[in-house]
Parts: sequence; C-alpha cells; structure tokens
Amino acid sequence: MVTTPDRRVRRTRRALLDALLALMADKPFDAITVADVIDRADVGRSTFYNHYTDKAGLLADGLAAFRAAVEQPACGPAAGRLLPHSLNVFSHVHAHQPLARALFAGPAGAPVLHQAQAVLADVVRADLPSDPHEMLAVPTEALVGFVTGAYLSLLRWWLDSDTGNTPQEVDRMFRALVVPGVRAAARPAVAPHAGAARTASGGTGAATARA
Amino acid sequence: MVTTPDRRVRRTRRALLDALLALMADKPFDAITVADVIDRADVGRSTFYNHYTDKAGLLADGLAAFRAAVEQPACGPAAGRLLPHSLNVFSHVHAHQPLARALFAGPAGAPVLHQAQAVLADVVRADLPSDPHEMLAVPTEALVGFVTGAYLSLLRWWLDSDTGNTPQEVDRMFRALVVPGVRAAARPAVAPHAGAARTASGGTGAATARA
DNA sequence: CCGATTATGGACACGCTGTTCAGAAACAGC
DNA sequence: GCTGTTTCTGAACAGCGTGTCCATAATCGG
Repeated sequence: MVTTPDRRVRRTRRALLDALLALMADKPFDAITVADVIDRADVGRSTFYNHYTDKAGLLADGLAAFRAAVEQPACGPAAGRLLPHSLNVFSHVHAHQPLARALFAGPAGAPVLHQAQAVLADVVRADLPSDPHEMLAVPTEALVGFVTGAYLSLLRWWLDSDTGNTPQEVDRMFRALVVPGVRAAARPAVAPHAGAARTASGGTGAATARA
Repeated sequence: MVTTPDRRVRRTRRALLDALLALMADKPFDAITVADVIDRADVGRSTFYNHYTDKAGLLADGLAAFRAAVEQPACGPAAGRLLPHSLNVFSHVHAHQPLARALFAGPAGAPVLHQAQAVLADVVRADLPSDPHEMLAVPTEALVGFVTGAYLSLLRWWLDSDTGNTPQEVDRMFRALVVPGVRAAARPAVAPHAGAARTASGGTGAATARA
C-alpha cells in the first residue's frame, strides 16, 4: 500500500504528474485540459480516469508530496527560533523546484493556490506560539494569514525572478520582513486611548526584551 | 461616453454585475456559468454577449470601479506616513463591501484574485519610496509583493470574520504588522563581506533573537 | 508460462461556450 | 403621439471539454 506494487501504475502516475507540472509552467491550471495532460504523458484517456477522478485529483498527489516534505521537523540550527520552519520551507522549495514552481510561480489557478496556501497556513499555525494570552494586538488568525501571505509573496518573487538566490538568502529576507511585525503583534494590545497614535511611529524594535 | 446614454444599457449592465457579485458569494468565479448570471439577472443570453465578450469582461467593469475608488489621493491625516494609502484601502473596501467581498473573501477564483492583487500592487508600488539607494536588504519587487500580500491577508481575514472591526482598527493591525518589517528592509543591506560568512545561521543583523 | 491486473481506443451523452438572426420592445427627439 | 434608431429577446447551432462505458490488447507477478 505504501508503495504501489505494480510498476505500470507507478509509471503512469509519474508520467501524468510530470506532464501536469510541465504544462502548469505555461498555462494556468484551469486552462489545462485532460487531453493536454494525457497527450503530453502519452497515456490513454481511459487510463487517466482509472487513476484519478479529476484534474484536481492528480494535483492532490503533488500537493501531498509537497506537504510531506515541508512539514518534517525543522533542521538543526533553527530549533528555538520564532518561525522554526521558515528555512525548511525555502529549502524544500529549492529542492523540489518543478513542483514548487507549478504551485506558486506563474499563473497558478484558483484551486492550486488555495490548497498550497492551506499547506503553508498549517505550517505557520504550528509554528506560532499557541496564543498564550489570547489578547494580542492582532487576532491569531489574522497573524497566520499575514505570515502565510509573506511566505507566498517571497516564494513567488523568488521563483519568478532569475536572480539565483540561495534558500538561506531568501529566508533572511523573509525573516527581516516578518519577524519584527510578528513581535509587535504578539505584544498585548496597546491601550486604545493613550498610545493609539504611537503605532505609526514605532521604532523597528532592534531589541525586544523577551527575557 | 462617461455616462452611457441609454437607460436600458445601464439597467442591464448593473443587473449583470450585481448578479455576478451575488453569485460570487457562493461559488468561485470559474464555477459560475454565463447561464447562472443571466438567469439571476433576468437577462437574455444574447444581451449578455452584446455587452461583454466574456465573464471576465463583466468582472473587469467591477475591478475598474474598485481601482478608481482606491487610487484616489490619500485622505487628510495620512499625508506623510510610510504607506499613505493604507487607510484609504480599508475605508473604500468597507464602503464597497459587496464588490470587495467578491474580490477578496471566500473562494475567489484565479483571474479575480490575480487582477485584484495587481490593483493593490500598483497602489503599494506608488506608496513605497522609489528606491533611492537601490541597495536595500530586500529587493524592491519582493517588498512590493510582501506589502501586497499583507493587504490581501488582512482583507481576507476582515471580510471573512464576523467581528465588526472598523477600517481604522484593521488599518492599525495592518500597520503594526507591516511597517516594522518595511523599515527593516529599507535599510541598506548588511555589509556583504563582514557578516556574510555566517549567513547559514540565519537571523538578520537587527533581530537575532536568543531564546 | 498463466491468471490477474492494467492500458487502450473509440463511442457516447451531457453541459458550457460564443455566434447568428429575425422580430419585439424601449428609447430619444420632434 | 409618431418615427427612426437602438437595444433586448428567444431559439437554434457548431465546437469543445468532461466523464463514462466496454471489449480488446498489453503487461505484470509469481
């Protein structure tokens, strides 16, 4: 069960997924027809529907692989940090470029983006301190959305731009942009009367005494 | 041309757009058929194609309205701030809820999201200091993507959650999350030679947190 | 080598798209 | 109110993508 026994099955599925990913580099997912996929994969139409009920079913296979890769425990040096999986995300995207490129870069298409976003959101939710006070300056779910959006935007920029940045460099940019805001949001809400105007002029908080 | 002369035309177009927006509250854009729209709008099929070549054409009308509303000069008190249009965005979203809800909340669909995102990205690009040094810690386009993503995530959260937050409150959250990161990113890049060797350990110069 | 599983091509009904056209309805101006 | 113009309407049409079915051929594991 873990590994499909029959070689034909593995061969067919791999061919279909590869074809889909290759096509996703050009067209958005919704514009790709089953005919396109089986044509490029050299697979009969009936065969496709023997394995998947849908285009989406095929894509789900790819997404599951991505999720499994990203969710494994954070690498060594990032243990105690604020968003421990960040480098993990960028590293695995780097390692699985064709899949990641199909998921995040170019014209993604609605279902793809939605699902890929959900994977990232789960990672973020697990990485964020589980709202100990529940009285933050920004509600937890909004925070999750913010961080997820930052992942998405950085990934898109990275995969679309031709600059050959390393995962480490992108991770550094990501953290520079996100961490200060998360720290600010994780503080208990500012007093609504006294310090309302203060937020605009807030220093970049070089040292947030977290003791 | 500014105002379509014939009343029938205005009536028809308005009915079609309203129908589309209403339907977008339930289904993603791609799942809505022309038949759905004209059925709800009580309009003949030929009539639809007399005005628009496409579902997308109809939506474009809505997007143009949104863009026009958001791009007008920033309101008074936000003059000299870092992202002067931020409150503008949230205020106009609040004022045009049905449209905004269709564009940002719920299952949006690929073309909608892409275009709405482009509108926001243009606003952000105009709001960001036009890279005076060009040697920032984060490339300008990545920064634009980051801020745009933050807009999107906050808007989605706001429109999806039932908490009746005011535009001002959401704007405050937005700025608390985004401004510190933008300030950090807008600093000239860390000295490339001195500190570059230990890049692998991550952490920007400013925010190396020790747990 | 053989029985079981999988791949294949072709045909089918269905739904959505975008176009065309002749006639009915609503409009603006006098 | 009348008239010429513009717009709406319903129905029909070809084209394409979807998902299903089935008998047959190819490939697998043992």
